[in-house]
Amino acid sequence: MSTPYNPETVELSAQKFWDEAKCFEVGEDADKEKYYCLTMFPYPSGKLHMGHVRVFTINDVIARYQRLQGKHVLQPMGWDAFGMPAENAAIQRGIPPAKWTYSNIDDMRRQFKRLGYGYDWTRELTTCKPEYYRWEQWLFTRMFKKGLVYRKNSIVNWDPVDQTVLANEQVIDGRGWRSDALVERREIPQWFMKITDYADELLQELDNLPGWPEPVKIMQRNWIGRSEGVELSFDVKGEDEPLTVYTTRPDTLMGVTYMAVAAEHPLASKAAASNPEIAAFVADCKKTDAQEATLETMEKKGMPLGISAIHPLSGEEVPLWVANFVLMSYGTGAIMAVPGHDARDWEFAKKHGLPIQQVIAPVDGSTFDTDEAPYLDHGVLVNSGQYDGLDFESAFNAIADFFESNGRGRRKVNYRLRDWGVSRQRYWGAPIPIIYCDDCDAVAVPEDQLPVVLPEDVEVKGTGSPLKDMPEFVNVPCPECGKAAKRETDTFDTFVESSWYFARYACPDSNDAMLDERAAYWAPVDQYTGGIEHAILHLLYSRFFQRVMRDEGLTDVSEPFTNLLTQGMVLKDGAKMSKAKGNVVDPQALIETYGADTVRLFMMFASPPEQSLEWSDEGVQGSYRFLKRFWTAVRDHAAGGPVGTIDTGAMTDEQKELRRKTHQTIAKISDDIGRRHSFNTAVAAAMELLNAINKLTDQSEAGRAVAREALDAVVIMLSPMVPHICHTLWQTLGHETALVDERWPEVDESALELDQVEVVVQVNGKLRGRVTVPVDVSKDALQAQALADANVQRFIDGKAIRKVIVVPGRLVNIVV
RNA sequence: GCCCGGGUGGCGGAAUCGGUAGACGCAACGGACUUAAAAUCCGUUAUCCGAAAGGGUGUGCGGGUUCAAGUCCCGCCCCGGGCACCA
Repeated sequence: MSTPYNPETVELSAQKFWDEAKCFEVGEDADKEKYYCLTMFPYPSGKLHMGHVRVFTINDVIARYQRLQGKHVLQPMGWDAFGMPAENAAIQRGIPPAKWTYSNIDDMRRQFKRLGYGYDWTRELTTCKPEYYRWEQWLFTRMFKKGLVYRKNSIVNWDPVDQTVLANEQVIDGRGWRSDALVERREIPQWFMKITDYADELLQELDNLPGWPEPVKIMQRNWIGRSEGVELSFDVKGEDEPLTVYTTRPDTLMGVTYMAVAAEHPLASKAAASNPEIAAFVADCKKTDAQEATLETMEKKGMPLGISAIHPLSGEEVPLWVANFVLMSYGTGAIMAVPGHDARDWEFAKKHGLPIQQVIAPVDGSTFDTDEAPYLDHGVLVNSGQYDGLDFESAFNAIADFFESNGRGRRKVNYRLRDWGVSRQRYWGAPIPIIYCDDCDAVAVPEDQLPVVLPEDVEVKGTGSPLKDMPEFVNVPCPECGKAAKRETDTFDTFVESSWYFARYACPDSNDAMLDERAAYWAPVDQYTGGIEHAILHLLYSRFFQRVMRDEGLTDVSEPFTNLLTQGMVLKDGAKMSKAKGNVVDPQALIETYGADTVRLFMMFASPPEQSLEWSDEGVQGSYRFLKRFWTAVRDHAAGGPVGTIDTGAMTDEQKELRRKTHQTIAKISDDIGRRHSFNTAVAAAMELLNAINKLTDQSEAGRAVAREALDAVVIMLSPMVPHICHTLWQTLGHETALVDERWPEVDESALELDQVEVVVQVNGKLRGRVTVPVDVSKDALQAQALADANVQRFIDGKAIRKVIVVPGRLVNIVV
């Protein structure tokens, strides 16, 4: 009678063993090949949800697999602890954000430990602690001195009722989430980091990241959005300053029939000052939130400003409009409109009765009516005077040369990427280390006065930062002149903390420097795992910060993450699980019922890691049932006593077959985990092998030896997914060593050899028969045997054979 | 609106380089064991025709390339993610 599988006992005892043996605490050992395996750290929102379990399990599987390959593996964990939810909780429950956050961290850490992840907890870091954020404050002051940060006005969502800045997430259908008031755009001064200084390098180096998924690289390329165009000036009647626009299509210049500026553009403001209708329109344009999706989908509205620009080639007047779809944050905040060859300009021209002028014709000489639709492709210039007949490239160069020679324009590389606004008008974040002095302007807090510590004992009301009401925080002497000055009360975007934490895990206790020599050992991260929703912002900011740290002399490494795995979302009812949507599934109950191994196994088995996973409670049972069968199979086998040795020269067909299956499975799972990250098929292959072991009837010593080899392999290969049960079963199989210190099994190529192979026979591509032939059969013999098949004969009978395709070892296709 | 994914049985998914569509599991159904239930074990299960052998259809929709298409190309539809202040 076998001991039944009790997950809780098994799991707690394995965890105790790992803890006491300090299995996952790693130092810097120069003799060993390091492998830094990292997960995007969690925001401590309260409890673990299924998305967490998925991503952390994926990474733990890779970490444990690499350790079994003999690598020196670091897998750390920490907390992305600043953020809005803590302020919301504080408003709702009256608990200070810090207290709420630390309590969540304690709960989540307990859950992590219960799931058996192989973390080095001695390196745990928490971003809301001054010993962490002091170093990003320090780096900011270094960037300030280098001119890599600057202050400028930029647009935020303004809630006119609560008198506060709203995050995009707090804007629901254009209204403030608490006040329900219509949100407005407002300009306030904010700090920016010059990520655009690195735009070219960030773009170029994507080509040297073979370990990144192609879609992520494409998204980053598009986000950076490098374009080659021309910046050119149009004189404006009655204005001293010309109006500058940027275009990637100078070849369409003669098709300009109007121009448009953003509502925030100085020319619009000037016109509004003397015309109440324009003033009303401009004010109306600002009555919308600042999200790009809103601006791009809203109805395109505009109004003539009553002034004209002078076309720089024709000298004709073109009307100047203000339009809501022109964005102040892109380019110069003004556009030249070519409705004949631009979709948006065309739509706007149709709506407002503006002329459409065709200046590009298809290369093949066909006609195209730009009155029916805009012609967007490159082509040949028409109606463009001296430029007629030129193709895109010659026209581009001719026009660019013309503008450069008369000093009215220049070739320019433009980026869609904008500088990173890091100011947040919120309390629960790292204070921006700046002091404003009437005489000295903005002054960086000197190094010896860092960190600027965020007071933790506060009351959050939801209308502006409580820091503003704390004179002891705000009122400080100017570090330069000593006069009374005021501290910045804005805090950093929380993306600042997550842009360098991966480097800090190497030396979380370093009090003398942001990074020390230990970082040189561990950097870069070998494997980074996290949600696809971070494909652009977090990953791009981290690549930027890594370079800023490099240029500050802190590291030699330019790219922070060598290999990237972007895991799909865990969806519930078709949408991302989030607190805001209230569709979060709590894994705790499942862990209590079935144990951590079952939950881990199900997560890995349910779908491939890169795809989204629609959560369903069913199916977990199946994983549990499998672990029970696994447990019983190993214990029953072990109860049979000692096994013989494998004599490859004297095996029965049944033994050979199981042994072949064992080594095929080792090859498959190694590839599935190591190269493909296809954990679901790895689990399926292990299940198949266990089914084959259970079917083995041969109870002889030789037969049991083959079964033992198979079971040893299954136990090791499943251990990355279900480490607890495997830890115990490894002992059950009589091994004295700890499974975590074992090595991955090797494929015995000779076990894979086959005598016969089944080949499919098709007639006109349809399956009509199968023939079994020796593996080394000649093409001719294979073809002859395929043609002889009775069912195949029925389909080719009386017809002329036109062609026969023979794919050795796979199929024969007879075309009649 | 723009950028990136995805769509295969009742369900999750497999098919890795253009070569047997549906591995593995869930659910369901039938059977064994049991006084009974649970658990466990054995079997069936894309769909239609057929007693069977076998055949027709079938990977979101419409076209195309190919001896051969879930896989490649063109045009759509639907779902998910991102769009710079959610993290």
